[in-house]
Amino acid sequence: MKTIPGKKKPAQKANLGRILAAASKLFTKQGFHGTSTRDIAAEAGVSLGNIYNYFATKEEIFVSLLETCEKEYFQPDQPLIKALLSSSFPDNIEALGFASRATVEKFSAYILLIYVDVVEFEAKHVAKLFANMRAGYAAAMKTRGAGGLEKIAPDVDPVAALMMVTWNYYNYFIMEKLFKVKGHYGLPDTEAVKLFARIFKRGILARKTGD
Amino acid sequence: MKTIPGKKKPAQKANLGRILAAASKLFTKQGFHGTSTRDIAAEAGVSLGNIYNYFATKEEIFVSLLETCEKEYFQPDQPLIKALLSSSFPDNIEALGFASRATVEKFSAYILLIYVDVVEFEAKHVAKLFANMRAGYAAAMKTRGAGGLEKIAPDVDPVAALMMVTWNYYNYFIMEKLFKVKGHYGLPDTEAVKLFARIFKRGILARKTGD
DNA sequence: CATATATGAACGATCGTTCGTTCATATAAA
DNA sequence: TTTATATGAACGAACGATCGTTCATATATG
Repeated sequence: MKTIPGKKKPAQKANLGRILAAASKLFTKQGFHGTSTRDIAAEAGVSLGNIYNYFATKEEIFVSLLETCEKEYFQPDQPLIKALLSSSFPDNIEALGFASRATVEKFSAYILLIYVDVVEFEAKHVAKLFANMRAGYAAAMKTRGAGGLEKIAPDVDPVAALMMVTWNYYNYFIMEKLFKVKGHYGLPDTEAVKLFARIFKRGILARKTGD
Repeated sequence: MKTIPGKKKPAQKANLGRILAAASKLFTKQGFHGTSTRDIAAEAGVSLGNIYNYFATKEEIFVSLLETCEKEYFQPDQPLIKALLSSSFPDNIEALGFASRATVEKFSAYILLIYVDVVEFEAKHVAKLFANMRAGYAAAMKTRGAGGLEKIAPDVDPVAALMMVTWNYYNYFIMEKLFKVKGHYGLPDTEAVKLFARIFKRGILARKTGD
């Protein structure tokens, strides 16, 4: 049979999509080893054997999910990437907060799969993701629109500050949305974003006393 | 035969300790469903059947580990609790950083078990832990030595600020020690603690420009 | 026809748990 | 003390269920 390499058969990957969606739903709910191939087949509405027409092993399904998510996650039109690249730090601190919220909501499955990998595979599939984290933020800061650096206090490392802000928001919304600890600061999301931005910009201390 | 109910046979719980230690080591490495009771028995140097003289089910071992850790975690002599209760915010920001590091290192198994619960049990065993988080920090702030509140800017919620600082350090060291992303800010621990404290105290913005 | 795609029974391995048994020790009876 | 009885820790074979994976076969597509 001839298959033009770039061309895909149009209508015959419906089951592949169903299998991936089912695996994502189950892996993020009960983990990898807690999910059986029969669970996946039943959830996908597909026969058990048919899964192995698309994937050689159960782990291959998991890896495929991670790769698909990672690829989409770093697309320049995704909220956090867009916020990092389009606006300039530190003017965009609140924007980073809302972009973090949007990212955690949109990529909740991805983030949970990363946790699954950390817990059940000693992070072996995602280790490379974390390896050069600072370099990634530094690159984003180089690429961004100019005009923020002079607003940053001279004794503050701008890249580290950007990471601190981003991860603070990120972890807050992971706790809110993925660990389902709703309102754990006793504030609505919007107020929390504002509070964090307020503290990041001018600090916790009152102004009259030098620290 | 008569057995006095309150009386216990004296010294025979060495194997119980071995079983718990083995289960902790394996659960934190490969997750709950990825660890078999035979794995635990082998690691503990104990027979398979003997495990069931101490625990009715595998899940009961897991729950027992969580409960033991939780109890110890909240003892007033543990580093983070001690820092929260003995010194006053915001003077103790750096101390909170180092206490967070000590806590993550000392309770690494506990934290990993919490992640296991989130990933494999939908957080059903630890959900109550997170439920009243703000109330716990508010109580700690009430109990602490007095004398810090007037140093906090009037538009900053002190309890939320305390939570923000603590969780920032906490998540930093979880990434460092448990996810094994060493030096992900490109700084040694001590410098990272100082940098975060600097930003938390006086903010990212340079002083001359109002925000 | 030839070729993907789909099915579910079947395989061997491993799972959590149970079972019958052994054995060292503790107490009761002698 | 010696003997009898009771206890429960410890063992590992065994059980039924379920696991990931394979395979023979069927159907649909071209």
